Amino acid sequence: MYQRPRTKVEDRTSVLGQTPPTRPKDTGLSPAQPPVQSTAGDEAVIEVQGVYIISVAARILDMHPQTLRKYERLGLINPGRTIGMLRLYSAEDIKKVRLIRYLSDELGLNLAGVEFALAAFDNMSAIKQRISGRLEGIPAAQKVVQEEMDLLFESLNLPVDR
Amino acid sequence: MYQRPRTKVEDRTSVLGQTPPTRPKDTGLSPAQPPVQSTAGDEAVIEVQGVYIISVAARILDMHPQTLRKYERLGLINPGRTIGMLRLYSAEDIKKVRLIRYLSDELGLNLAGVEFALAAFDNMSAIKQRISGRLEGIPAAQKVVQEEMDLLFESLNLPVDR
DNA sequence: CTATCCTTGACATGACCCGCATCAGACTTT
DNA sequence: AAAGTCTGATGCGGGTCATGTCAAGGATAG
Repeated sequence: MYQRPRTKVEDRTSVLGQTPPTRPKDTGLSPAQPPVQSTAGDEAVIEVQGVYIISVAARILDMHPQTLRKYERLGLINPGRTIGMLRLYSAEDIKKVRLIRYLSDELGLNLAGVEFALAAFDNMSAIKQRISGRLEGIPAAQKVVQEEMDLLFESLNLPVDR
Repeated sequence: MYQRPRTKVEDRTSVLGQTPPTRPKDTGLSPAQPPVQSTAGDEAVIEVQGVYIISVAARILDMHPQTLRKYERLGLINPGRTIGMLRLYSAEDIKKVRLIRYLSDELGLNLAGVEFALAAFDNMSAIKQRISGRLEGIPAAQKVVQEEMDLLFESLNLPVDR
């Protein structure tokens, strides 16, 4: 419905897209386990297992490092740090960024909207947990809530996971 | 956090703000019951009871008619119509516009975000109802869900109602 | 040690978003 | 008939966002 800028699409897709198999100098701080490319594609969904420094995370996500830093500044993500304050992106972090990008690019939300949506998801997850806990003794009711809440999450048009 | 334009604040507040008690020619299609001004203030929260044509609704809300039409075009609101296709805004519609304005102005969401949030509210309300229905025979569980869902709505920082 | 990459903070740019405004011609309401 | 609304289009000002750049300093790899 709403489509955002995506300035210089050429650049963005070329960063990780067309370049030949020989990964362009992957110098910086090699991750514990290297990423494993799965199915081919534009940004080629990459199975992330390790922990990555910002430049590597940016390449995996095909996004600009500045963008990741901005997301962090706004409190949207919270990557870990080395002793030297270098950002370390886990698989969870990468997934969350993909969610953010989905909300932003596909649904057209601005970052305030993303913040709101993320908070809503968290609250919904938390409430689901709380209800489940309080319904400990009533498995039938627990099941109902489980089913309906899952339905609710689905209704929000979320991609794969969280 | 995020603050939006608010261009020409002068104009906006003056439309309904400072003008003396003598309402400036309220010509158009007087509502069944005239609105009742309650507490004074910038846009003076008005108790809306009738059904209003767009110019009156816009004055009540202190917003431009074009803005209301745009909201409708985007599917955010759905005012009724006269036989002659004139828009008719009910109290519900007015309330919904206030919600939209809150999400937009106070929380900084763009219209795509507002659309998402509104859909989320609807889905949450629906799921709450569905759960309640399926838990008909288990009042204890019903109570738990009721409480927690209400908590969820509160956690979204919504203003008064809906 | 040195080259390379990272850190923070600031500022600029291009494209888009959004509320508001305006114009036109046709229709509705009073 | 006058005033107001309808639809659709177009334009403006100021905000948003991803990106890019600069600076000075620290961390890291080889």
